[in-house]
Formats: sequence, structure tokens, C-alpha cells
Amino acid sequence: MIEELQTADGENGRPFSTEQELVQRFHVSRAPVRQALKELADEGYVYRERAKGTFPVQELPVRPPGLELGGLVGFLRDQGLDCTSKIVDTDRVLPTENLCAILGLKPGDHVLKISRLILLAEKPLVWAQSYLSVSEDFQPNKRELERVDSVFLLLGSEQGIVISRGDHQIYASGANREEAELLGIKNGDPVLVIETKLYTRNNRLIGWRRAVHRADEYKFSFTANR
Amino acid sequence: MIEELQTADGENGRPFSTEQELVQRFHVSRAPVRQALKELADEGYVYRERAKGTFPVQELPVRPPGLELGGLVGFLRDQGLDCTSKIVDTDRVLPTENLCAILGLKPGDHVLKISRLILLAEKPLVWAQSYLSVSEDFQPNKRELERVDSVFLLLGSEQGIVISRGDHQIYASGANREEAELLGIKNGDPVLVIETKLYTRNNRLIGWRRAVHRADEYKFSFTANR
DNA sequence: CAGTGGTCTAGACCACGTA
DNA sequence: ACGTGGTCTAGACCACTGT
Repeated sequence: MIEELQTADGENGRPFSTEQELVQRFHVSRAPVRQALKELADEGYVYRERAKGTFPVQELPVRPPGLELGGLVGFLRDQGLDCTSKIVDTDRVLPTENLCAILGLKPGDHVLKISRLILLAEKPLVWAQSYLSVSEDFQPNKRELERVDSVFLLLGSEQGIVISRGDHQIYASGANREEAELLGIKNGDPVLVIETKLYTRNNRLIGWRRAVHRADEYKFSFTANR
Repeated sequence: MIEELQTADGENGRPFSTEQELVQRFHVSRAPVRQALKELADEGYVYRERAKGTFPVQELPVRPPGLELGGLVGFLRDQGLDCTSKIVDTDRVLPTENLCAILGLKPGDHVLKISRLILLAEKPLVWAQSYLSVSEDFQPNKRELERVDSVFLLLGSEQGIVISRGDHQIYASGANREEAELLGIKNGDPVLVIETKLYTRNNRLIGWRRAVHRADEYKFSFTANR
């Protein structure tokens, strides 16, 4: 029902449309109409006011990127940008003490490390390192990883593990030597760091990700409602 | 109904609770139960799988801050932190050319400028400048602004204007002279900048905000589902 | 197969703005 | 007084998962 409503409301567009009208127009009961309107409201296409009505939100030109987990390359490419990614390194490694603490691992546990450089027009944009606490038989090679552009998709299809939530920390910092070298900037230049704890649907902490972004030319955009 | 469910599900807690059980336990029909469960799922307290059941998400200790619009001081204070704010400056001003373009203003229109410094334990943490395209009769003084900790609350109570959405851009940069001075850091030190376009419920672009955060000691945290 | 959540019907009453 | 969205009742059928 929601799909029909989206198109239909796009057509007649601006003025408004009450639940009653939609019930009659689509010959359905009130429940699906309400659900559809609820979803449209949640997504920011309309806003609703009790006793007043439902009003379309005007001129939302493009849907903002939002905060996808591990879909940056695909997103940028969808925008028509020349975005590629290159696996710097991937291996099963012993986590550092710090990482053990974050992920609650025992010393001796191994994690899958994936270090990836995302390039925009051949120029380094982001250096992302993911550490995943997953079974040993999930060890994709470089070629596979570069093909899918995100480990998380592979995790879903091969292991049935869905990353459903991320706790993000964003901060600015100065690039250290390694970061500067990979990103092609100078030591101490400002960088934007996003660190994310990754959770599955049942809230199991399954990994951690650290993404270092070039400060110039990169702005991280998203929309927050409410 | 949702409130009862939250407490009730907190009690019996871990195992699970089907819609049917809740219907019987609370002597209500399925609709409100479903709505309540939907909300709990949206907020990340439970996750639901078709034909399997509803499962509580384990150990969500504190609700993450999220991206409140203009509630930072209050939020930090709620955490028990010594957070205060100081109005650096407030006035009706002529927007710069750049700001005119962003807000779609005509030259000659005035905007309300509010420059505020947020301090954590007496030390500068964030410098936030808000520019609001609002009626002339809304001109709160410094005292009022410092009392409420956010212009947005005043906007709601005095003008009935609700800020319901923000388009954020986050990036790292080096502090310029003015920023460095206000934040007590050195010129060129990394800072985290959050620029936000502010929208009302009917999607009218009503203002713009630029917040410059000290890079050290400050991490911007939030949670993204899906 | 029985049980789950996802969707739907066809009603009902309420709180709240607008006129 | 009327129309709006918010909430609720009491049913129904379906797709899917587990046994």
C-alpha cells in the first residue's frame, strides 16, 4: 500500500490528502492508510498535525545520504562520482589490548581485520579499518572484498549476520604519520575520524571500525529529524 | 499502552514475549500491542523476526545521546557534568552574502544572530553561532538565552515555531584565529565543525548554525540503526 | 502442523483545531 | 458542530519458521 501512496501523493502532490480521502480513493480500510502515512511521516515526506491534517513537506530535492553502515562507496557511485576502493590489507590478527577491551575479547581470540582505502577520482578520501569478531571460515580475499565494496554485505550473504546498528563517535584530530601517508596529506593535518561499534540485531557487539577522512573536500552529511 | 509495556518488558526482561501473550496480559486488542512493540523496535529495545518472535535486545545500558537539535547543554548536565553556557553576543544583523545564499534571503533582510560558548568544567568546549530568520519581535536578551540553554526552546514557546529537522554537515578543519582564541587552543589546531541547516515542520528553512568543537576531549556520539 | 509477526477489514470513541 | 488525526476493539487471512 505504501508504494502506491508514494506515487499517488507525488502526483497530486502539494495540497494535502486526509485519511478519509485516501481510504475512498484506494478502497482500503483506515489501517493501511495510517500505516503508509506514518511511514511517509517518519521518512520526512509529510508531516501530520492532529486536528489539522497531513501536509506534504515541500521541495525535498534529494534524499540525504543518511548514515548507512558500510555503503559509502556504493552511495558515492550512485551519485555519479568516480569512487573506487582498494583493499590495503586483510588478515586474521590478534587484537590489540585496546581493541580487546572494546570488543570484550579474551586474549588469544583472533579477529578479521580489513583495511580499505576509498578513493574519489583516484585520490584517497577515507581510510577505513574494520575489525570483526567472526568465525574463522569467513575469510574473504581481497578480490571478493573489492568487488562488493563492503564487508557487511558479504557478512550478510555468507554468514547470515546482519549489522543492524552502529554506535558512532565522530571527532577531529591531527593525522599521524601512517594516516598522513595513506591519505596523501601532511603529518598533523586535520582529519575527521569516525569510530563505530558494530552490533547485530540481537545487539551482539560484533566489530569495530575506524574511518579516517581527509578534512578538506570531505563533508559528512546527514539529516536528523525531531 | 507503550509506557506499561516498557516497564513490563523491563521486568520479565530477557526471554521473550509474543503479541498473543501481551494481549492477554494487558487485556487489550492486538493493535495497541503491535504499535507498542513497533515503537520499542524502532527505538532499538527489541528486534522482531517474522515467524520467529520478538526478542529483547540485551544490555542497552544507557540510551545514546542521539542528535538533539540544540539540547547539548541540557544533555551534558543531565549526565551530571558541569556544563554551562555563555552568550558571547546576540543581535539582529545583516547576513553575509554567503549566508544569504544558504538561507535564500534578500539583501536587506535581517537575521537574529546568537553566538554562544558552551563550557565544560569552565573550559570552552563548543562555539556555536546560530542565524535565525525570524520576526523582529523575537529578540531575547542574553539573560533569557543563558537561562534556557537553547534558543530553539524559546522559539517554540514564544513563537510557536518548532525546529523539526536539521541537515548536518560535519567536517574537520584547522581553527582560525577567532576560533582558536574563543576555544583556548592554538591557531590551526584541529577542530570539529558541524554546520546545520534548520527546518521547521513544513520544511521551511529557518536558520543556519555553525558549531566549532574542540578536537581533544570532545567526541560526538550517536547511534544509527539499520 | 502450530505458532509467529505482517497486513488488512470495519467498525468505534476521543482530543483537538477551525469555523 | 464538524473534521482531523490518535487510539482502540475484534475479528480475518497470509508468509514464514520451527517441529
